[in-house]
Amino acid sequence: MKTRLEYLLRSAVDTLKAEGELPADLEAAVMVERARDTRHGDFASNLAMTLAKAARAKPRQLAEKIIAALPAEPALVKTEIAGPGFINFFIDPQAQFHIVQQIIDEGREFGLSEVGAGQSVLVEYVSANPTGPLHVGHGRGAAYGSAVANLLTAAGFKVHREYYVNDAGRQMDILAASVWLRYLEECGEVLTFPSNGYRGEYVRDIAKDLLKQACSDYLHPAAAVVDGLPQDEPQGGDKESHIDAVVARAKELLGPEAYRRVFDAGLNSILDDIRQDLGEFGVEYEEWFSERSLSESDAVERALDTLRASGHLYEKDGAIWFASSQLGDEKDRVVVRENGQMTYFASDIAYHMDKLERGFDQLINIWGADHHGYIPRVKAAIQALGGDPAKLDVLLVQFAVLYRGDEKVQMSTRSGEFVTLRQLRNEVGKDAARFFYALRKSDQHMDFDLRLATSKTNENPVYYVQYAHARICSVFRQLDEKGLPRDVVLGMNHLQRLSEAHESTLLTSLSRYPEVVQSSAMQHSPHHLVHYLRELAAELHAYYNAHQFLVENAELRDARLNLIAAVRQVLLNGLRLLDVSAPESM
RNA sequence: GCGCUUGUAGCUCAGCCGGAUAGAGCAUCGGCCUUCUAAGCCGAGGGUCGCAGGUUCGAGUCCUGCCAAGCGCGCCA
Repeated sequence: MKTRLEYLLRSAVDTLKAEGELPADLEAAVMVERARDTRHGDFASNLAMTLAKAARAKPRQLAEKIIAALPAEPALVKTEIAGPGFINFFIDPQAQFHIVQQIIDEGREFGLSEVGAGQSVLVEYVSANPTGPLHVGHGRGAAYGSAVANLLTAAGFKVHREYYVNDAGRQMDILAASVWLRYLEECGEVLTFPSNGYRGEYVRDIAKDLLKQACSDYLHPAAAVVDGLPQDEPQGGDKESHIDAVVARAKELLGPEAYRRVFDAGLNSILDDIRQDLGEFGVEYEEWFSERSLSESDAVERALDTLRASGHLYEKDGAIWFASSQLGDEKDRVVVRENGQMTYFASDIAYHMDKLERGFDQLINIWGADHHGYIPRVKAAIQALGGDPAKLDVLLVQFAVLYRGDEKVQMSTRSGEFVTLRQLRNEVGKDAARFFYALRKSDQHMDFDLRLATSKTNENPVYYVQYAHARICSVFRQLDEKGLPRDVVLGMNHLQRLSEAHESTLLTSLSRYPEVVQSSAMQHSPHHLVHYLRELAAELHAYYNAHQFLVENAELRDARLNLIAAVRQVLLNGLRLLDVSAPESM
């Protein structure tokens, strides 16, 4: 109906242009929105006000002309000019009953649309370093990215979900060294664990597995390991140079092949864990893209060659720089260090070149908000590679600040003391966790009170929506238990009996659902869908309390059952987009 | 210091491309179970939309300045 009205208004504008009432070159942005107040009808447009200046007419007079020029539309029973020049539209109540039949007919398809027009979108999300289990911060990115991908799919985009695996680089070397040191400890060697190493218990578990597989292949005496290393921080040294020296020593003593096996043992174990964790959270990917595959192929060199060829690279102080400041970045960035090593950014340039080469219409990266300073240099890289930086949309996710009651919970991957996504799922369940994450706008700070989220009571908003679904299911069970018949067609033929205020409110909300899915998708805002579902659930609960569904009169009963069946369908469809279950009983 | 983001009810947060009387949940107070699940409903109180200007028919929304908070400013990833 909304798009129908927009069409009618555009026709009216065209007619007025043809009649010379409006300048022919006028560009009219036609906007129709839902009226907030029922006294303002069902829909409203501010068209007359926005055109008033260009048309050199008073808004209210222009509104009259627009209305006069509107094509005939049977469902439109009344138009009104209100306030400074709003055009209010009143829709025939009979027209809104149609939505019930449509929802029942379309079932799980209801709400899908083609606004994406088959455009291909790459959604890259989570992409946490495989140096430890996912924590609750990653959980938010996972829930958000997954919901955005689902919404885009529902809106007719072709979505490719991808996880960029940072399986190369210094942090992974530190993990490998950490695993090796724990392995040595398991073999009885006594050494001081580096303060900057990965101290989590999972590192010890990986070491134990390694021990089981290949007894003492990697054993070296502790004295040889620590001999001549620079002091660690607690001993008055620098923790960074200490850990780098430990890594170098590991590579030296183990040799490339054994080192690679230790490295891969850590990588694979953690990656498997992440895969399983995300899978249980309802998060799937089409592709796990390996950073190492970029550096092991010639992709990074190729990317740098491309930049060099277009004159975006230069040498200074022994390093190679990307002149990103010419393309909107604050300063130039190093891509090859003085010591000859590629920076992480060099890999990222190659990664984005790869994305561009794969031909996506749109690239979406979901990042932690602490990486926002990184956006200009990546956009600069895309531009320098000959791509269109506007194709890249970086969506930021603020880390949730964890509380346990009043106490702030500190998080650090290194310390080993943090709340993992798995712990959260075990405590609150997948549904509550996903719903809770989706509840808030993603780029906003979020206080995540574990005590609140772990409560199994009505404090969890997810139960409210799920309960509405379960309640409807329960009504149908009662129908069977009471031995009452149900005639869907009879109900459809008497939908006009749904004349209660609660019923027309529900009908309006049901008809809004496709708009909500579309705008949530286009704005990458799952929280709009969440708020809609809470509203719909609230209206259902109010209806439930105000009216009996299983009434004597079969026409009214079947009409009401059709209505709540439609509500149930929309709740189910909406929850599915969030990957939250819709239980039949609670 | 510079850049990005944020500031809305006691708390946590919505507020779509600038629209009509700024909303929800929690908390507080008062009601509703003999009837389809009370994980629910009905009602009440609660606001200088950080502050000050500006843009215009109209500003919580856009612009400028100030105040406050978070994050970012590596040849780390």
